[in-house]
Parts: sequence; C-alpha cells; structure tokens
Amino acid sequence: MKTRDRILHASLQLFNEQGERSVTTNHIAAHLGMSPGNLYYHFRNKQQIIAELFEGYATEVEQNLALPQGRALDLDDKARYLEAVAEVMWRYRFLLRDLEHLLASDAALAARYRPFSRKALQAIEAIFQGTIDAGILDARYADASVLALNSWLLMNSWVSFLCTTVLNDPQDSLTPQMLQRGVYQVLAQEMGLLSEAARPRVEVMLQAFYADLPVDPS
Amino acid sequence: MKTRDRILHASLQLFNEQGERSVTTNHIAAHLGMSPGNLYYHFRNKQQIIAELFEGYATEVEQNLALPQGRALDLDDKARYLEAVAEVMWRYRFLLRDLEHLLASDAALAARYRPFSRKALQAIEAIFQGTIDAGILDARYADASVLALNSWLLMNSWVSFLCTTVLNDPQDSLTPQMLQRGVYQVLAQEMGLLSEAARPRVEVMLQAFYADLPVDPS
DNA sequence: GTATTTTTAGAGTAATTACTCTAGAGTGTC
DNA sequence: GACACTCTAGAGTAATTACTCTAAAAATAC
Repeated sequence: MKTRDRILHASLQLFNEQGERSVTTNHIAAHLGMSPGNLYYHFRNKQQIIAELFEGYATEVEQNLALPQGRALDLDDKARYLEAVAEVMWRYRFLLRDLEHLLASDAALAARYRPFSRKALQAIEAIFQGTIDAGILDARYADASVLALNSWLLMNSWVSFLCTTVLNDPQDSLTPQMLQRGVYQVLAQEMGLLSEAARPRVEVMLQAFYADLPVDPS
Repeated sequence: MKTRDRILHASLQLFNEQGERSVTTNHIAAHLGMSPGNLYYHFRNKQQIIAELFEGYATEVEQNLALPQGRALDLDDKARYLEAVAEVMWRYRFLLRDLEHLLASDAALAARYRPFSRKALQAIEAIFQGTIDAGILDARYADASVLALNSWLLMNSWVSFLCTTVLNDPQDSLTPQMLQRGVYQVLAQEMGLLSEAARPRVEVMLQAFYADLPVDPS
C-alpha cells in the first residue's frame, strides 16, 4: 500500500478507536513507524486527512442509498439498504461522533457536509416513497419525508447510543447483534404503517432483526 | 450570584456556544474577568465543572419525565413532556454534542451516565405504556420499549442535526420552530399506531407541531 | 481591633500539539 | 556518473492548555 493510503488507513483506525480529538498527527506517524515530517509531506494538515476520509464516507453512503434500476422496491430491499449504510457508518464512526466539532472548525467541510446530508435524506425519502408506491406501507398514514428524517437520525445516533449507554466498559466491543438491533429500531417505525397485504411477511422479517440489548438490571 | 455559580453558568454558556473542546479554563476565567487561580480554587479541574453541569442536566431531565401522580395520561401530556425535555437538552446541548468524548475521558462520568440514560429510557417507556393503557395507541402494534428507545435517540440527536445539516452558517441561530419540528418528529412516530378513537384529536394536535425546515433548494 | 478563614490575583510551568525546516536517502533517466 | 525528482527522517518551534503556587485582599469571628 502507498504511504499516503497507509496514513489514511491508520488515521481512520485510530480516530475510530480513540476519537479524533485524542489522536494527534504525531500519534498517527508513530503508529506507522514514520516521521511527522513524512506525514506532512503527504498531507498539508490534519484537516486534510479528515476531509479525505469524509469523501470516502460520503461516497460509500451515497452508493448504498441508490434506488435499484428498472424495478420496484421489494420487501427485502430496505433491510439491505439499512445494513449496508449501518456498516459504513460503523466503519467511519469517528465522523458521526465528532461531527459538530469537525464542521465548526472546518468551514469547507461544513459546506461539503450539508448537501451530502440533504442528498442522503432525499435518497432515503425516495426509498420510503418506493415502499409506499409498492403498497407495502399504507399511504394514508406514512409520510416519506418524515420517515426518512427519523431514519437518518436514528442511523446516525445508533452507534453513539451503544457506546454511551449500552457498553459498560470502553474495552467492551460492539457485537453484530447490537448493530442489528439498530436496523430493527429503524424498521420498527413501520409497524403501524404496514398494509394488510404486506404485514405478515414484514413482521416475520422484522423479528429476524430483533436482538435484546445487554442492559444489566441495576 | 456566588462565584462558584457564576463559573458554572459561564461554563455552560461558553460550552454551548463553542463546544467544550474549544473552551479552556483560562477562557472561562477571562470571560468572567477573574484569574485562573480563582477558578481552580472553586473547582479542582475542568472535569469537575462538567460533572456538576451534568448533574443539573440529569436532574432536570428526570424531573421532566416523571409520570403524573394519581391520574392517567391524557392526550396533551406527551407533547408537554417532549417540549420540556427538548428545552433542557437545548440548554445543555454541549453535553449531547461531546458526550462520547466526555465519557471516554472521564470514567466516573461514564459510570454515572449509563444508569441515567437507562432510567430515562424506562421513564419514557412508562409514558408510552401509559398512552397504550389509556387506549390512545393501538396495543396490537405499539411496543412501548421500542418507541421509547427511538424517542430518546431522536431527542438526543435533533439539535445536532439542526446544527450540522439545517443551519447554513454557524452564526445562524436556531428558531423555536426548528425545535418544535423535533417534537413533531417524535410524535409522528405514532401516526400509524393511533386508535380509531384517539386519531382525530391527535392528528390535529400533531399538525400544530409541524414546521417546515429551511432547507434551501440547491 | 486582632486572629482566622475564605477568596482572589497573577505569574509561572510542564506537557502537549500541529506543523516547519533542512538535509539526506532512494529511484529512475540519460 | 550526473542530474532530477520523490520520499523520508528527525530535530525543532511557537502556541496552547490544564493546572500550581504564593501571597495578598476581603470577609468573618471573637
């Protein structure tokens, strides 16, 4: 792997593990056994590293939210969307965690983020509209834009919730079940909105995503 | 006001405005026209200031989530809960914004936060269970614990969403309409879950909370 | 009024951090 | 072998930051 890519890779890993705030450029260089000077040869500054990681994140999210070409949505599509996006968000979780500070201290990134987020919202709205049009959700009560916004918020905050409230110890690591439960929480929004035709099948699918969270009784 | 309280007050204000990360203890002291030594006479360290602010936040949230004594829930109760909690979250927004980092760098605060968050979740669940028992939500589809978790997540992430995606400029300030829309997003979860008896009145109430977000077409 | 305690100022410090600068090593070309 | 270009090391720095220390002022007690 090229030095430049090794820096990006290590930065992402360390940012995710420890938070962007507590990972310095010197840490990144030391982690790679290289000199700070070398790191700064490849990147003008720390912001640039973050900005390039964000581009990777944005690209992957957008790819995973594109509507299928030339066919209507089916029942499993949404779960697939959710799982894919959840995985990307997990892989770039430091961005979600420190987003407000990153945007506040980098106006260019903030200007880049807003249209990204709005575009993602529109894509999710299109997906919901697809399930309404396909007769899966009841058009009388389901509002695609409201559902899209709530879904986006839930997805963006799920990992943070796990880290702050569910995990008892920073050492503990997240399990796939915990991530899956996040997907369940988004899908569960539809419980009251299912058309009679779709309800039986969707309810079965939903149950497959349910997972108890380890909340010790205290 | 006592010096100690002035420090807490100024810290909260500055943390909210600029983020905890970029507000140093020297800034706080300077803002109050006092010496750093004086600040450190009243507080052992920055963590202690944050911890005490958190206590204020936790207390207020818990007070605002207590079930009414000696009567069943009525239709307006939940909106009142939401508005009250949303206001508290707004007033302590730096905590929500930097929560992960604050907990990661202060094990005692993390240990304090988890039971708080779980307790809040249970309180919200009790509120939802109340509306189910009161026949407002349809018991066939409404799951109090799932709804409670989603509501908590939505409330916790709403202000962050406004700051990162809606506001075009850090200078811009949030309007009450924007906060109200957050309440709407939580209430809107119930659209498909309303009992036939409750639906007409709740739908009217819901509309009162709806507000368009200023998302410029770009 | 004096003794005691609480509160405050302000200079200072050790540690950290993002980033710079210079010089040299490696690699390819002719 | 000379030249050019890319890449890397590593020492160094200016600025920042959380926090300490000493001494004096202010409040309180008796």
